[in-house]
Amino acid sequence: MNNKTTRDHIVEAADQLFYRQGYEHTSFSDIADAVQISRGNFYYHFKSKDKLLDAVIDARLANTRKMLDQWEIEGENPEDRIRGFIQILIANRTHIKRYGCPVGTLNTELAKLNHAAQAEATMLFTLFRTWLCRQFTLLGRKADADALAMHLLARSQGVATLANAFHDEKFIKQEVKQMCDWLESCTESAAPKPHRAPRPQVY
Amino acid sequence: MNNKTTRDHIVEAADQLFYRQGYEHTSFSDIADAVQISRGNFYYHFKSKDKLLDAVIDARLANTRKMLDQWEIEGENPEDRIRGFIQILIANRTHIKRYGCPVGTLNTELAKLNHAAQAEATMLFTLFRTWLCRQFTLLGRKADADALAMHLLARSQGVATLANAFHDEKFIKQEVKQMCDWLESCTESAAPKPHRAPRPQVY
DNA sequence: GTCTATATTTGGATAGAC
DNA sequence: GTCTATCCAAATATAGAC
Repeated sequence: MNNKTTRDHIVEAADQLFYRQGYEHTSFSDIADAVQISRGNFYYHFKSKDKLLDAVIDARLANTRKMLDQWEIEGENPEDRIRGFIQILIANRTHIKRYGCPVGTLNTELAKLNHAAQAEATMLFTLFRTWLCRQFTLLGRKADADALAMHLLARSQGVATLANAFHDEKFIKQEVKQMCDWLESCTESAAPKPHRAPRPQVY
Repeated sequence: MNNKTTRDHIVEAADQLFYRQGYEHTSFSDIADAVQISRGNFYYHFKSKDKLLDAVIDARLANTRKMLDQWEIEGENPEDRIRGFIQILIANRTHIKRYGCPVGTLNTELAKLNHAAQAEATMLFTLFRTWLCRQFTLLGRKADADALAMHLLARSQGVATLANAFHDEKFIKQEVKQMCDWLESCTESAAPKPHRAPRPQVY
């Protein structure tokens, strides 16, 4: 089960490097060094750098789907699940501070390159969008579920961008707190939860 | 007054191209073509591509300072001024949809490149941050003015990133509306304005 | 499947004529 | 100040041996 092929290793290394250095800034040499293979061997597995990018995005899509499915199982209720989504900003704060959000930064870069894989990369966002949309629907916000999903996605992206620019982890925690408060207010307006003491709103 | 030097033209063209294509993806040939000069001439004005980037960032800083100073004069009160800031998302929506936010995307790219000009680029954010901070202070939110400024910056960045990824202008308008509502709620908690009818909160 | 060349292109940068 | 010509390094990609 753990016998990864060379191809898998290449995709894994490329995934990491594309995240940390950006797609264009990462050369085959960089990847070859990381995987400990020769540059030449490379082309046996991938016809071009573009094809490698496709493979990396496909891998990310698969991993994301798996993760969201898992969250669906683990989360007690939609509110907990959405809170789990918000919390990844905390869990990944060190990486986010240094490299930003892997989804957002890839999309941003591919947009500038006007790259053919743009649509595929946007699918990464779409996975989160539809997943969040479903959670908000379950929360009783069927009418504006997609708008709420996009709103939350945008907040997360903004936090990642600024945390990265200012190299500020504390800002992440600050905003995550507010996003959780916001989430509660979403729930309350749809279905009041008298058992939970109301928190003071900062804003 | 309108006799721009070749150097000015280079900086201007580079500014545009760096925004639309990204810094690394823009070659001297691209810029030379845009300005209609030879690649060789280039080096009379700038020793290296890095120096050119410095010049572009300096120009952006100067333009931003000028713009913020102007907003300070034109805006009737701090709330109007902040609203003006929010509205640039609308005014620039077409460009944002296609290329994202010029400040955010530059910072994101330079972080990946681990480029020496990172700090300079972050200053672009800092200009907005301190300006917004001052406005919120004037609004009577001295204690959390900086947090409010960062919050608003983050929201703007998130909107730009998603509008770019999904090529969606409508989302910008949607979120701008909410940010304006949020701004009102900031004001009201500090100094109630009975003359303004309270709007229904979407969330 | 993996390696060692090597071809080809591009892009940043320099030299020197005008 | 601007040009042409050229150098050099890096990066994608190929060919062919093992």
